[in-house]
Amino acid sequence: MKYSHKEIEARWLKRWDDWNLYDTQANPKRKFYQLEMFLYTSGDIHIGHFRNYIIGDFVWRYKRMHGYDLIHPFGFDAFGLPAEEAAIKRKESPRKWTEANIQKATETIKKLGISYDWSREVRTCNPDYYRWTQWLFLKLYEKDLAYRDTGLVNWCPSCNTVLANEQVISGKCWRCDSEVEKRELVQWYFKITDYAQRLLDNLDKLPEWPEPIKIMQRNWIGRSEGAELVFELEDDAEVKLPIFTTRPDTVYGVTYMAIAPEHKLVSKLIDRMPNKDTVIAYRNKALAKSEIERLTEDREKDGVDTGLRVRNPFSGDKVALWVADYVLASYGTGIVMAVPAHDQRDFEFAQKYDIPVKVVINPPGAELDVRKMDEAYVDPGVMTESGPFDGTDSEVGIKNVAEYAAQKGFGKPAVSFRLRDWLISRQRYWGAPIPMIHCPRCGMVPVPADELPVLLPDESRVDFVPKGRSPLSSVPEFMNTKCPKCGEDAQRDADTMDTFVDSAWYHLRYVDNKNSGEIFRKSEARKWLPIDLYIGGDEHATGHLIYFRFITMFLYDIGVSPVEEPVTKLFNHGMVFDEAGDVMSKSKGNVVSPRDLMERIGIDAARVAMFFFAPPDREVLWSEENVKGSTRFLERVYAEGMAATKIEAGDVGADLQVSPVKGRADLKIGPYEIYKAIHKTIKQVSLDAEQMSYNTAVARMMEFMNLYANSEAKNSSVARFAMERLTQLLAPFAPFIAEELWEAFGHTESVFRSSWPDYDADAVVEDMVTVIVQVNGRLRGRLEVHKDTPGDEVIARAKEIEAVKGYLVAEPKKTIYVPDKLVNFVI
RNA sequence: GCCGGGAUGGUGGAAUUGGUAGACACAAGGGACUUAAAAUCCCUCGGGGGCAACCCCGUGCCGGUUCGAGUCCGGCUCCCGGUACCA
Repeated sequence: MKYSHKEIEARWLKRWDDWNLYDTQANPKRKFYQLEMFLYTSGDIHIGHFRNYIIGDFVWRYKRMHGYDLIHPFGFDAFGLPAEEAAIKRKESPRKWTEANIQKATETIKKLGISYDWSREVRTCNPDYYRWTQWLFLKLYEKDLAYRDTGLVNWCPSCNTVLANEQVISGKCWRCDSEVEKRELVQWYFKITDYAQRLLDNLDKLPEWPEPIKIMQRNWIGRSEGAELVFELEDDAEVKLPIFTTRPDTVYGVTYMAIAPEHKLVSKLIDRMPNKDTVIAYRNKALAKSEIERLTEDREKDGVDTGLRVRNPFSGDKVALWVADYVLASYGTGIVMAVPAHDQRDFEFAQKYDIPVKVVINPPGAELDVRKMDEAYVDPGVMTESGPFDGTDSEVGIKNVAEYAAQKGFGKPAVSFRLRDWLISRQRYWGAPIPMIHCPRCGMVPVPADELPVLLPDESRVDFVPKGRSPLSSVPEFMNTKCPKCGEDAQRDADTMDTFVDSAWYHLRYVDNKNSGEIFRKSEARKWLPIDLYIGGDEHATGHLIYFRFITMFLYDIGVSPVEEPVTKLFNHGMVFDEAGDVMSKSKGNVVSPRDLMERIGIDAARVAMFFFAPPDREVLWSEENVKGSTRFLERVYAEGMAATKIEAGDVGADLQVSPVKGRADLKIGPYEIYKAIHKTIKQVSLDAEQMSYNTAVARMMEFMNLYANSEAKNSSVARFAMERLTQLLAPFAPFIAEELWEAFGHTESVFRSSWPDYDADAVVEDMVTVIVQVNGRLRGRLEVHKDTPGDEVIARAKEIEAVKGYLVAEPKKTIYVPDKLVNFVI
């Protein structure tokens, strides 16, 4: 019998709404915070979102049937470039465009019947939300964790705008493909590096996060241990050149120093450089160099000698100071001590410019000959030519040299991180304005908290076409204000914040989303945090998921958040591809929209198919052909289920009495077999659901239906019992059909208010087991025996198997026996 | 380069702690029903040999450990993702 999915869907959407099924309990007894990453508003949802949301929806329904009180909110990451793109290209209003998209997406998600409590919704572009994003900024500023600095930013000369790092794709602009340049601009940063150590250490306290994500975060944070050593200018000991190195043991091998072209010290010392002109020329060239050139794989390193000389505080050696663009200004101190003998990059550089190479580490039991080296020796060894450290093991030397430097006052052990401070300024309109005021007299003054939000000016006043500065700067009524300190004329900050700031705290706003007096009540947050399960794609491993941990940690430190870490368990779903394994994209025309699916095959079938196709953490190839299997299965469940509802509920036990309990003689599937099968199915589906192994859970239910369809006991009380239980097992997978059946079974409340079924432990025990019989590990036969048959008896019977006999010419050397599983004769 | 993840029939994928490889499903082939088609139902379905009972080979490649390896260990190949001079 076919069911009309449209009819059923409409009925239950309404019913759930009437029943307020997805409302959040005010005072949870057993709380569960289920969260999927919210939607970055750029259009309607696609099939990838569908997959994400139904996994979360499954968990909600499954946990609900286990008696949990859940919070399951949804919202929109609604600021950002797409809205502004639409404004530029099609002259649309960013706000109206965004709202139209939100409306469309909301409609789709609601039609899908995902278990969201919509009363908790947040939209990051609304003033009642971004007011608190601005408040967060002020708090960070107050704690010296927000600062303004000059920095080199990505600049697209064709679009005339600043680009975020993720908008630079291998050195080119993501939209127009022109080569991105670096420009020096004053920008706002969040000092996430202050939290680097904690962000790293806490990863060990997150056992339920996927290991690959933790590894990615560890690499991203990139902690290195070593030393900071201070070199000095030869003719002016007042000029210090601090360097960071992980190999202080090689300090006696320094034969030159190198500094990043954009380093401040280069400008400072420029007039004292004997080779001033070449340095200026080199620096200009380096700065103009596009990202793409700098990224080129085997680009030969280059640089110029400044003519200045630097004194090595350890050896007293005087070495040249070079400017070289292989030195990064943003890592360590922006200056390196170069040890060509023991660092490959320095080695290559030294070869090119005929700089001496000095060996200070010898391999154990050998001696390096500089003339014969064709690459640096980077492994540990024995220190040599190293003054007081001669003969020291280099790995011990690392520590000793750093400590020695500390004693002498020209260095100390140090730790460096790869993680950079978070650049949050965007020269864009569609974002939360940075709540700062620039006063000619008082300098930078924060907007008083009670004057928040700093509202975006009406868009009719704004020219969105990028000119390299924020569109806000051309709106006088936004820019002109009074200084909160002195009351005189002042200017607002024209930049807006990176959208990652908006999404770094939304999970906390959900718990108290309508609060106009504070960011959220801690008492509410305490009820729900941390998030028990957070589901999203792994593309956020080193972006959102780090910012989100950082901000939660910060809010915890200032006593606002009740938790230090936002998420207990993280789950990354795989991507959705088309049948050929290609990414779905509009240009390929292979996109499958959820609306399309609900129209054509129905939500339940689409869900079951998605769950069935692949484990949720793996990529999935969406195939319309394969959906058939899921549709057939559901139609079968519906037909058999509806038939079973017509059976009068009776005594299941009585049914079993009359059935042939050990009736393996007649192979028909009677009430007893059905009874055992449904309990086995309950057990397996429960186990699979716990492990999020949804594909096998569906297979288990299909298996049950195959058995049931061939049963001759479809009119028994057991049949009714079994189909009723199956309805519950199916509910988190196919909620609409499950509700329809559940009601037909005579229930007046939602199936999601019923308890997940338990299984009868006795029923799932097999009384007959198959023991496999092997000779030398090769399968030679099978035995059907009663469970717990003594070993001797099984072995004796195994020896009698015809196929086995042939091999057992003599007494076996050894007999392996695994109870109820296998016998292996070793001959 | 470095760091992750993966490779199992024609296809998507199953296989507790090492213990019957290929569950479940799709496609394909055959059959039933039908005037016909769709739908549904039944059978076959890794490769090779045999009338058959059975036998041989088979989880990317090579080797090892083990009574027994898709699973563990060592060495490769290819594909996908992250990262990119991090001193």
